[in-house]
Amino acid sequence: MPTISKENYLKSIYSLKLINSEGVSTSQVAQKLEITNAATSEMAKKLSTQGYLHYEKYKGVELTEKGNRVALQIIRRHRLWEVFLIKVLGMTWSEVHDEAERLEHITSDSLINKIDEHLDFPEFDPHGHPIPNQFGEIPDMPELINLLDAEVGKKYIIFRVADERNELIEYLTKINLILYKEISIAEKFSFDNSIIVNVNGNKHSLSEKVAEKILVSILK
Amino acid sequence: MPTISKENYLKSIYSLKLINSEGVSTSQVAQKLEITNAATSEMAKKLSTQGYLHYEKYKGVELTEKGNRVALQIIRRHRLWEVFLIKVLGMTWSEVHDEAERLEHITSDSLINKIDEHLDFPEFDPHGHPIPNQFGEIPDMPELINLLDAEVGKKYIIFRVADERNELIEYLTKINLILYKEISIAEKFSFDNSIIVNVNGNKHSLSEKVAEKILVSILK
DNA sequence: CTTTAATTTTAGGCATGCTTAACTTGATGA
DNA sequence: TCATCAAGTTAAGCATGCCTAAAATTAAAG
Repeated sequence: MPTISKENYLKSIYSLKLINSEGVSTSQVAQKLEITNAATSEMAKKLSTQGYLHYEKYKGVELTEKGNRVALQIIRRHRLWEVFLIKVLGMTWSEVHDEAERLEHITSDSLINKIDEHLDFPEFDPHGHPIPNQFGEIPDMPELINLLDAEVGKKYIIFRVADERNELIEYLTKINLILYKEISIAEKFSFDNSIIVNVNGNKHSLSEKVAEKILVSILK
Repeated sequence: MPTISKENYLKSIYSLKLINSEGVSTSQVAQKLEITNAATSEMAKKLSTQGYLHYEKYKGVELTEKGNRVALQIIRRHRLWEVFLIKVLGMTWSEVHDEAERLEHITSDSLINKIDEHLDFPEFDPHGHPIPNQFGEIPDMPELINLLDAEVGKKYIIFRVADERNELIEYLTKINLILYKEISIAEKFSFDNSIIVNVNGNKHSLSEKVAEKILVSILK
């Protein structure tokens, strides 16, 4: 079992890899974890010895199959806790991230599987990120389009709000623009690229800045 | 904020004090935490400096008001998590203790209060131990008697099973002898001190050994 | 009282995971 | 090609929290 610290390294490397697609440097990891490069180099050595990483001096790091498995497990726990805290305990968007960040490291398989079951095995977290199942398999993402590119009259499902700030998310929640919600486009205005959406029969205007953060899947 | 390790010291001292009623020695703490006396002496010094304990060399430790507050907070978190894991997530008696032991140290006030609310502010945990409220106030324990001393014909409520082993608790759960359950005594046999209890209209025989572990409050 | 036994504390070490400061490597452009 | 500079690594040090072994203190028994 890796320590909490090690789990955080593996998780960071995993998510940096997704963005970079090429290799991940030790300094990127350091920046993400807000620690020094020195600490990261040292840890890279240890994690490599323990079989979690491929690491060559000055060449960056890459997760091994074993490291990848651990990273996915942590991500699974994090995302399930987020869903749980929001849906079951009614916590707010602003509270859950930090809480999940701690819970993810001390949650047994048994507990996380109970939570998974209690939530009826959700495939995506409140941010729209996929939740690995207990075998580390990641569900397919549906094809997403930006709400700005949605067409008038068609129906969509809100899948992701690409914004970490809570103010926006909480506003959207208030007007019922929540995850998995079915919506349709009532009008689009070319003068400012704002749009009017139908939610539960109510109409809401969204500015270009807001609309571009909302990703939706097409409802077939 | 004390570290996890420090929280465990404070919690141990608190519970040892309840049993001992006199002072708590460093070696008792060491035994409880399964560490050496040396480590405990060292930590006693630190906790004393930080205002959590009164500590004089060779004279044992005692919680200050500040230390007491922290201990009660940890105990609150532990017990609420236990109730939650059992009632909401359907975990078994054997699983929850260790899980709660870890969760208690990383749970924010905000989260634990949500859990408290979700459970409708329970006063006692599944073992029948009182749960401090968010101000550290401990609910009054009802007057408890041993099931062996219960009288035929009267009604009682199961309040506590004074046994940490899970086998017994799980057996009792199976025959519906669970916490807060109303029961009555149908018969008592003097030849082996076994008793027959009524639970939901069903009768169950309990040996002396089992009955003496069950504490009940008198139903008025 | 005083010697012995048990308890408790101190001293010195070690692993983890971080820091700062100094050094090494490799990529860049003149 | 090579000087330069940023990126990355090593070295030394520190806090936490544990350990073992030795020393100090208290308690118990003769």
